[in-house]
Amino acid sequence: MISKKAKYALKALKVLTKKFEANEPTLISDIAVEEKIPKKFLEAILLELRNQGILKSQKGKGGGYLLRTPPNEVSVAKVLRIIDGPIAPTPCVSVNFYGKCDDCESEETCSIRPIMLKIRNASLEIYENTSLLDLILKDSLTL
Amino acid sequence: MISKKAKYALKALKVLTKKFEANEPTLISDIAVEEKIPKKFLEAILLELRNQGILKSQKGKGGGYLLRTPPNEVSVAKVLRIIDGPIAPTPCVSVNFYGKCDDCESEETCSIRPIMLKIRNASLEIYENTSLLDLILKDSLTL
DNA sequence: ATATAATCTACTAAATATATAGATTATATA
DNA sequence: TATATAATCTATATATTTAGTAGATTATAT
Repeated sequence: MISKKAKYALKALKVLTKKFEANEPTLISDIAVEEKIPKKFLEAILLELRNQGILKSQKGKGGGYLLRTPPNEVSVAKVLRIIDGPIAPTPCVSVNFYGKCDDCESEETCSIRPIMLKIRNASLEIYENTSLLDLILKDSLTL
Repeated sequence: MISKKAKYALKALKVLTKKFEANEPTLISDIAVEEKIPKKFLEAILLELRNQGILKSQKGKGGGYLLRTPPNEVSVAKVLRIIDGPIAPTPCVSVNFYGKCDDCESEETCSIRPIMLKIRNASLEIYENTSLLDLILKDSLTL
C-alpha cells in the first residue's frame, strides 16, 4: 500500500498539472479544499516536493505553488520515492534505496529475491513510464 | 515494501516445501536457526499460517509443522495476504480488501486510480502465478 | 510419568503514519 | 512604509504498526 501522504501528493500535483499552462501560482488552501486534504498536512507535503525540486513556490500575495518542470517530465515513480521511499518490495532489489537484508546469507541463493525482482521490474515499468500529464490524460478518457 | 514478517513467512515455507516429500514434521526451532528468524516471532507466524489453512502441526515429541497441501498449490499471493494484508497499492483497487478511499469523491473520476489498477494487475499476475514450489525451483536454477 | 514441542496470554519498545497549533518570514501592493 | 497575504519553520500529539520477548499452558509420543 502507498501511504495516504503519497496519494495526497499525487492529487495535489494533479491539480497543479491542470493549471500548469496558466502559469499562475495555486494556493495550498485551494488544493486542500479541492482534494479534501488536511491543510497543514498538505503544507508539509508540498514543501517536501519543493525541496526535492518538483515544485517552486512564491510567498506573499499572489503567491502559491507551481510545477517547476512540464508535467510530462515528472514521473509518478519520482514522486513516490520522495514521499514513500522505496518502490521495491525488499531492500535487496531496490534501485534507489538498496540495502542488504540482515537475515540473508547471500543474494545469489535467496529463494524469494527472484520474485521480488520481478515485482520491482513490473512496478517500475509502470511508475517510471507514467507522468503527471498521463494521470490527467487518463482522467479525461474515463469521463 | 513487504514486511519482515512476510519475508520470514516465505522463508519458513520454503524450508517446509523442500521437506514436503519426506512428510516429516519440521521443528519451529530448526526453521528459526536455518533461516535466522527470531524463534518466538516465527512461532506466531507459523501459527497464523496454520490457522489460515496453509500449514498443519503436531504437538509433542516427533511433532512440528508441515505443509497442508502440495507446495505447487500455494501461491505467494495467498501467503502475503495472510501476513501483510492487501497486495494492491490502494484500498479502492484491492480485490480481497476493497475499501472506499475517504478522500475520494468517485472512483470513476479519480485520476490516480487507473495507474494503481495497473500496478495491482501487474503485481497479482506475478504473485498469483508463483507458487511455493516455484520459489525453490528458481532457487535451484540460480545455483 | 516424563520430556517434548506446539499453543496461548500478555507485554514492550521503536518506528511510522497522520495529523495539529502557533510563531515566523518573505512579498506584493496600497 | 504599513498591511495583508501566503508560504515556512518549530514543536508537538496521537494512533497504529512493526518487530519483537517472556513465561505459563496444553497435547502427545514413548
